[in-house]
Formats: sequence, structure tokens, C-alpha cells
Amino acid sequence: MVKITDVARHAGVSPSTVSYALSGKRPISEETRLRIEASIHALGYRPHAGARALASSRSNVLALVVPFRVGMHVPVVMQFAVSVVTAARRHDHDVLLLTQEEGEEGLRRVADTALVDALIVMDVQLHDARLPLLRVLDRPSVLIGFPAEPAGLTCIDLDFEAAGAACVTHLAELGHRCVALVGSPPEVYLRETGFAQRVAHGFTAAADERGLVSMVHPCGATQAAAREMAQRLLTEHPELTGLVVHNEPLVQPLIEAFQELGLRVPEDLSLVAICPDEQAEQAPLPVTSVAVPTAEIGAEAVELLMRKLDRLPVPEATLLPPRLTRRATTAPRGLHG
Amino acid sequence: MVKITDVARHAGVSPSTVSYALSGKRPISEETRLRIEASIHALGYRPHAGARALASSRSNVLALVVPFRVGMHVPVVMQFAVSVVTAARRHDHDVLLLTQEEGEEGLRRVADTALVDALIVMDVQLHDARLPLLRVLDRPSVLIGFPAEPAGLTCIDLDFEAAGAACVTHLAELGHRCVALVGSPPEVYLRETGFAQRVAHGFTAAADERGLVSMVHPCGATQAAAREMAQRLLTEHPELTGLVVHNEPLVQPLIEAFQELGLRVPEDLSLVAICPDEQAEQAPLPVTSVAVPTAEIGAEAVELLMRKLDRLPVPEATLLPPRLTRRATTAPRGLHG
DNA sequence: GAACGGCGTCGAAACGCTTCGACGGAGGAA
DNA sequence: TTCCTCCGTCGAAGCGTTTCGACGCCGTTC
Repeated sequence: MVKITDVARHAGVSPSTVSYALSGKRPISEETRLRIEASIHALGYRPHAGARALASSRSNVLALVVPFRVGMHVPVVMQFAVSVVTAARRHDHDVLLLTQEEGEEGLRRVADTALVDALIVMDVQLHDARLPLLRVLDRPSVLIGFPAEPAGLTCIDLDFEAAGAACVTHLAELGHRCVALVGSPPEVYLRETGFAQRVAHGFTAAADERGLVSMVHPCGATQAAAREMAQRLLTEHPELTGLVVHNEPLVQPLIEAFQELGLRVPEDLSLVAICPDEQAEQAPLPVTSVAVPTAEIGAEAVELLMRKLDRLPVPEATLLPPRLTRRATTAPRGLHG
Repeated sequence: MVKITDVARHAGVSPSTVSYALSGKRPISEETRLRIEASIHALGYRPHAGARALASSRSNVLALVVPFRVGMHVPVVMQFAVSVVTAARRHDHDVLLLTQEEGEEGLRRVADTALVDALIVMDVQLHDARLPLLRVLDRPSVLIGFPAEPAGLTCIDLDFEAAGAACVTHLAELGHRCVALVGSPPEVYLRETGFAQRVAHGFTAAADERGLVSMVHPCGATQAAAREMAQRLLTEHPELTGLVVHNEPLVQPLIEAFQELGLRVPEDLSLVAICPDEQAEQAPLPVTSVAVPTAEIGAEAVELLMRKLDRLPVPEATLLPPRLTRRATTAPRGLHG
């Protein structure tokens, strides 16, 4: 293994100079720096991660905590994960993947052993068992999602409440008077996942404010469930013309289910989804949607963490405003009928 | 931070004794060990990962390389990932997540900096750009999937060729004479992903051998594509009664598409899928399937890696035999018709 | 009873890097 | 000219473990 002393000798400088040339923490003359870089190249030098971590007490590794729970939509979770990894690399950090098999102990372990410098926590519940630990850990963390009591924590997410409201507003402005929310699977609500509940609140509040008839239905993520839900909605609320779907894998099946029941989208039924833009765009009938900006959230979560690592102040709450893009699944009510 | 010398002092022994008590690499008397354990508990000692890595030249971290490519089915990939993480933890290792944004350079980096001890590589192509690097790296690796030239590498996967054949055999034994394979999306074949091609080979060879009429169709993973495929198959091959589906998200949509076209499953059309058992079991109509044993493969990949790290001999190729479970989507041909 | 071999423990030397204080020299100010 | 400052570099002291050789002690063996 080639080490920093080898590089130093080859370049005719001291090891500390090599180190400073690499880190930029002290000025090094252009000439020396180039010589060092040449030596590094010539020898194929790579600093030893463990040695670096020991000496600097920085591992340059971030923990990404993602509990895989039933009812969650894995592809979207992975979009977050990928964007976190990408952003972390831009800051010269790597990402350790923690699933939740070990429970909170895993977080404690990687933090206490200094395996990671900081943590990004996904799928936050309103009363998340990990919160007490995160508050007391000596490593900074950022949550993707908001618990019930976010004070003292750094959280970031789409403003799901506003997103739910934005969907209603859009539908109301198109003249719809009776709207339904088809939400996440029941398990997701039962374990009190913040974003699911917040969409429902925002949806209901906005509908009430505008005097719309509204209803909220959790729904399992299968085609059969979609079909059943469509059937039931039509039966129980024949006047329904506006639908909000906050359940990624269900958007397409729901549209088809309604079509099979003889409704045209958007002529008879307008539908707006809350989902990543890529999904909404790629659908056969492009879906009007409020974007879940996974790339943006993941990247910003990393930025926040980096700032915390640099002991810079960060906002406790970062709520991304919803952005609704009108596509082909919404239209004014009664346009054709 | 409490360090090993603190524990040593508290327990009245030398640091090296604490280290040996922890690692078990030298015998320590029962009495001393208990005293040390008590001290560790009392002080809340956690060995520093970096220091450990430096001194032992073992980071106890595995790299999991998963390129997210178009056309791949993310949930299945994540099942692999989770099982790898779980198995790694059983061996006191953690898992670093590498996506392929950096390309091969990322692999080289984590290996050369000794950030990881070993690598697990997923989504292997027949002519994978990462292979030369893996062969030359000083860290051991295990591939989940087989390249065209696996010699000198350690690979593990389901025997997809046998899986394809097993599906045909099952259908043939039920009396079916004309069978089709609906495969992965075209992109997956185009970039020469081994498992996709192998299923096709196994399928075709087995069909030929038994004198069945057979055809292979890649298919995009959308409902529209499923519908179109069903339509086309029926039109072009009215005598078709047996279907093999190797495309997870398409199983359900295909069944429904055929049903909408008036075919009963399994009375008029038998269908066998190649997918994880959980998926096959949870379907409304449980699907006869050859299991993709993600948990088993992930766990065994880790075992192989651990053995390699211990310099024990391992087989170059581990091909898991297919296991077909008969469920509700296959039946003898012409049973009702 | 002397020699021997384990067992259990210790001390010290790495492991490869970062960082702190120091220092020579060049340039500017007085 | 002298003094001071700042730039660029060096040397050495860690960072917290692991591991190697050594050593004392006790129980065997002849």
C-alpha cells in the first residue's frame, strides 16, 4: 500500500504538506501542489479511510436510515435514497445503508462507534421511536418527514398539508363540488405516518373551507382494491367528480377502474395525484399532479446535514411548497356533461 | 469519548487484555472477562470504528453496488439489498450503498481507500464494464448474477436457465403444446442482462426439446403494454394455452388483460411466473411460480464473501436450483375446454 | 525436583493520517 | 536598515485500536 509518506518522499516534501495540499486547509504554493499531485498520480496514492477517520474524527460517511415497512412504496423510497447518495458524493461523503432490523440500536451503534458523521432518517412517524435517540445522539441528523413534535430536530419534506389543499383548490377552481381523497394503505395511517395524515388534513380543511362535499379513504395498493374503491365511491357518491390520489401504485389502476365503470377521465371525473413528476408524466394519460420532489428533498437533506456538520445554523423545518402541474386528467366540471 | 484505556483502567487490566476479551483472539479468564464486560457496560464504551479499521486493516463494511437502471424492478432489487444488510449484520458488518453514478471509479475508490473490506455487485450484465476492475481489485467480491465469462469471479444467482425450463416442463406436463414467454423490458435484453437471456434460452430449449410451439416477447412494464401483449398473443397464436411471465410488475396486469379478453385463468390459459414467492402468494389469484429467492441469495452472497475474507475456498459459481410452486394459475390443458 | 508447556496477561510498537506549533524567508511598513 | 507580518513548509505529537513478543505462574511429566 502506498501511503502519504511515500508521496511526500516522491515529491520531496513532508507528509504534512501533502496532507495540506490535499485538504486545502493551509495554503500551499502552486508549484509544490502540482508536484504533489503528480506524485499522487504516479504512485496511485489513496488515503486510507480508517486512518483519516481516526486522525480527523470525521469518517465522511452518512447513515441513511430506511425502515422498510409494509404499505410503503419502495420505488419512491429508492428515489430518495439515490438522490441522497448522489448529493452525499458531491460533498465527498459515502452512505451507509441502515434498515431497521436492529431497531434503534443500529443508529446508536453507528453513531457511537463514529462509523458515520451524521444521519438521515426516512419514513418518520408522528411518534417515532427513534426521536428520543436522535435528540440525544452526539451526531447531527436530518429527518425526511415531520414528527408530531419536531422542535429541536431538523426536518425537511414536501408540505403535504399544503399539497392536499392545493389539489382541492385546483379541483374547486375547475368547478368540482364533491371530492374524494384516496390515500395510502390503512397500515400507513395506523402507524401514524405524518405525510399521510397531513395530506388528509389539508385536503379536508380546504374542502370544508370552500364548502365542498369531501371524503377520505385509505386504500390498499392492489388493483383489486382500486377497483373496489372506484365501485364504492361511485355507488356511495354518485355526485363525485373530483378525485385526489395519494398512493403512487394506485393512480393508474384507479383511472382504469373508473374507465371500466363507464366514466371518462377527465370529462366525467377529474383526478389529481400526489406523486413524483416522472410517474405522472410517463402515464399513458399524463396525470395532473402535485410533485413529490424526491431528488430535491434528498439533495437538500444532505445540504442541511453538511451545514450542521460545519456547525452552521440551519432552519429546523424546511417545508417545500407544493407545485401542481396540470396535465390531462383534470378538466372543468360538466364540460361535456 | 470513552476509550479502551478507560475500560482497561476501570477493570484493572491492560488495554490489550480488553481488546482480546472483545475479539476473543486470545484466551481470557472467565473472571477477567466478566470484569471487563462490566466496565464496558458501566462506562458505555464503544470501540472507535476508524481506529479499529486502521489497526486491524478491516473496516467491517461491505459495499453493495446497485446500479439503478431503467427497466429494472426496484422492489425486488431492494429485497436483495435488505437481505444483504441483514446477513451482513449477522457477521458484524455494515453495508455501504453505492449507486452507479460515479461509474467504476466508485468501486475503485471504496476499495482502494480501504473504506470497505469487500464488495457485492448487483445487476450484472453479460459484458459488464465492472468486471475487469473486480478482477484486479485487492478486495474480494461476489456477484449476484452471472456475466458471460465468470471464470475467476465468485457468482451466485438463481439458475434462471433451469427456471425457464422448469416453467416449460410444468406447462408441458399439464398438456400444453403452445407456450409463450413474456420477458423483461426490451432495454434489459439490449444491455445484455444475463438472467433475462438465460430464462429465454432455458425456455426455448425446453420447448424445442419437447416439441412445443414457443415464442419469446420482451415487454415493457406498463399495463398498456400488458394489454397490447395479451391482444397480440391471442391474435397471432390462437392456439396459445401456456404463458411464462418473467417480469414482476406485469404478472397481475397480464392476467387481467387476458381475462378481459374473455379467457379464464387457468381454465383457458395457464400462467406461471418467475418472481419472489411473496408476490406470487399475495396475488388475488395465487400465481404458480418459480421463486426468485431474494433472501436466500442475498444471505448466501454475504456468506461467500465472509468466507473469502477468511481466505477460505469458495465455489466460483453458485446456482440455486429453481423451485416451482403450483398455485392457482395453472391447470391441465383442455380441462374445461 | 527440575524441566517443560500452556494459559492468561502485559507492554510497546505499529496502523496511516491530521493538526498544532514553530520557523525561515520574502515583502511591506516605518 | 530594521522590524513585523504573512506565506509556505516542516516536525512531532497524537487519534484509539490491534497485535506481536514476552513473561510469570501453575500444573505436568519424567
